[in-house]
Amino acid sequence: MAESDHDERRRAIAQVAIGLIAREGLEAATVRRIAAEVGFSTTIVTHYFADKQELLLWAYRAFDEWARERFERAMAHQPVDLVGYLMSMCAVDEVDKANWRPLLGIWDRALRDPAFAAELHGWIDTTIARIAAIVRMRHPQCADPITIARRLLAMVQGISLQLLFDGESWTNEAVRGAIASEVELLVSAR
Amino acid sequence: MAESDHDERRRAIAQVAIGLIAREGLEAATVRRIAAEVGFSTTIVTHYFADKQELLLWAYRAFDEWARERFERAMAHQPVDLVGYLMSMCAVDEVDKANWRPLLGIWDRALRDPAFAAELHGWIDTTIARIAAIVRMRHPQCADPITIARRLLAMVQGISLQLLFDGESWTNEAVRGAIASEVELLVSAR
Amino acid sequence: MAESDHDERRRAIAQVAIGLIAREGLEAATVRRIAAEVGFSTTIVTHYFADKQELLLWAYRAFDEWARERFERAMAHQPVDLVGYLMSMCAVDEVDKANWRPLLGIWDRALRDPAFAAELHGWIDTTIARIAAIVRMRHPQCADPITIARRLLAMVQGISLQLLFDGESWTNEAVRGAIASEVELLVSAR
Amino acid sequence: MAESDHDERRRAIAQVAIGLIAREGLEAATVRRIAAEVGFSTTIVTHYFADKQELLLWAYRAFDEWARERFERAMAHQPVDLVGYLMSMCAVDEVDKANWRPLLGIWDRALRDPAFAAELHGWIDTTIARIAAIVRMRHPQCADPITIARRLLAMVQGISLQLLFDGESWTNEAVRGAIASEVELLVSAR
DNA sequence: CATGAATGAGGCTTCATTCAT
DNA sequence: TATGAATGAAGCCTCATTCAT
Repeated sequence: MAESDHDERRRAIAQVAIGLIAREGLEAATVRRIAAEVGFSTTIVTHYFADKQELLLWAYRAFDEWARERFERAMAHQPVDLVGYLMSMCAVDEVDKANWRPLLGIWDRALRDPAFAAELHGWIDTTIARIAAIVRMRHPQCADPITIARRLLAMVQGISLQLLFDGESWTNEAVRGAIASEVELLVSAR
Repeated sequence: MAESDHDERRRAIAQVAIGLIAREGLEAATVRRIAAEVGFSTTIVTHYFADKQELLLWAYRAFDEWARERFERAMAHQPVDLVGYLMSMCAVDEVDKANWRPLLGIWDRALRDPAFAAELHGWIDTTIARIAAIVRMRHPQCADPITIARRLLAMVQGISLQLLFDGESWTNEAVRGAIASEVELLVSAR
Repeated sequence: MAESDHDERRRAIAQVAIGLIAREGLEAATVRRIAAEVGFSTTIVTHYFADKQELLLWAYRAFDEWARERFERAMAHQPVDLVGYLMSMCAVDEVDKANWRPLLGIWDRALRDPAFAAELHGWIDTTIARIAAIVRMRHPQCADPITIARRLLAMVQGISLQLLFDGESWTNEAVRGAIASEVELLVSAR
Repeated sequence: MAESDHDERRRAIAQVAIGLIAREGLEAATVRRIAAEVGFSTTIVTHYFADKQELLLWAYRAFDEWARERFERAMAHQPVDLVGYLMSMCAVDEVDKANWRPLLGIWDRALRDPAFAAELHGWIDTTIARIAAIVRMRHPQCADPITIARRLLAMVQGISLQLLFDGESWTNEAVRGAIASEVELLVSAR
């Protein structure tokens, strides 16, 4: 399909963009740099994307994709492991950090750009729903899995933020311990 | 003193910058815009700051200042209220949000700019030390106040991040409840 | 060829630059002025040259080109006329002056800028080699044509310098007489 | 005298300027840099000089001063040594080079700036008169000492130019030999 | 599908100068 | 005599984008 070729290309370009953002920040991700890394002319961007904004949205969606894969992998694991899933979301190793790093700039943009805000809200809702689904599955007695999930996500975000700035601030064991105790606290008697 | 006039002016300009960043983002905080808001010519910025970077560092330090004042206010309160202090750090109301909002862009920059990274590390260390000081004061039995403080800060950051994106995601009561239970969990038997 | 169009354009812009330098000096040759004289937007310069430095190097090379043509013309003349060639290098008429005039600023720059220094060294070496070639051809008995050539070039430069500052300081006959006697002195018994 | 203090100060500032020009070129000699090296505020320049132009003229006159001293030293030498004097004018050692180096930029400026052109013409006339005076003294039989002096000056300038660009291009002996043979040629039978 | 040419706006910084003190 | 504050103009460069090919 021509259609899918088009999308394929878009995804490839977006992937280059996200890598660039991760390495050098949102402001380094100029049309020129992206085009240069893809190996094409700058006009390629205008050709495949209406806008730089659209390109960045595609780039951002790569993060969603990564999150989705991670969730599916967690669900495939038997028995489903809530703590393990939450840990896999944190910026514990270099690969994870590379996925978190571009987010700060995009989140900052989302504070003012409605299109990015919508995208971000979607991601938050989906992520919470995923965590809640696992909570419901493993701890059916829980009264309010959504609220629990929101709090667990906050913890994941808070820890990841610190890990981004200082990779030594949390050991893997510390992260796991914190998440485990948090899960226990939340799913137990309320 | 000429000296303090100089610094006074610098602070004023930095304040304008931080407001601009909060409202329109780091990339909107151009020298031109800042100068325009201050009501002077562009060159005024070069007059008072060696660099745009220096200006932004001054702007960032305004956040430190705000944090310091908040801490002192908390310490003045008797008895010192750990949960209250942590809550006061969250982006719960509009004023707090205005203080958090410029941070995302600056944090993003800190991921690549050593000067900002240093500033950020300093802030994190100081903040953790402050929280730990209160923990030590109120719960002398705690084995490792620093680790506890780090985890509490992660929670504050995680919650604030969500509040920035969606002010409705956490009610004040939800924030207070979460923090209170977290504190209780951490300071109790370990 | 797209390639040659590119170079063609570069040469055209460089030519405009060299004219501007000749008329108003190196410091008047700003990107803005050059672009204005070319009749295009400022960005055209960045489009065709990586740098202003690169543009100036192209401009300087126009002088090389002019020197080369002059040499070839001299060699085409039969019998090859050393004194005539040296005279053609001097800033005797308005056209020659226009070619010498931009050089002072560029030479000054060459005192500190390695790229220009390299260019200048190349020009000196080539010019000396050319003069030496004629010396060798016309006066095979000469022991050290290179040294002779270097001294003849010094004379050409010294005279041209004075002519630039005061067009009346040397009549054409005076220049010719000086060069002729110098040549005779140098090629005769040693 | 207040007057002479004023002039003293002017000379001091001009000296700093000339040093800066020698080291980093005419365009580096900004009011700011000069003031910084003098150790005063920038407004000092406006205070002691009507203009930056006036400052540069004072700076240029330092070269005249150097030339005058050199000439007087030569005249004090007995018997007066024409070849020695001409050699002392060339950029043979580092000190001499430091005196020649700022000239290129100023000469370039003289091509377009009448005030500098006048200054330069004055210097050329004076220099030629000085050389001619020695020629007349040592070789009274010479028909046209002025023309001879002009040609000798051209040689000095040409050689110095080459020495500025490439300190290895002429050994001291080569310079002396060239000047000596030139003098002999010019003062002998005509 | 892909390009190079060209643009207008704007980025930060530096300049020489003036003014009030 | 000397200063710091402030300016307007201009410096080079980079941006995202459009257009004709």
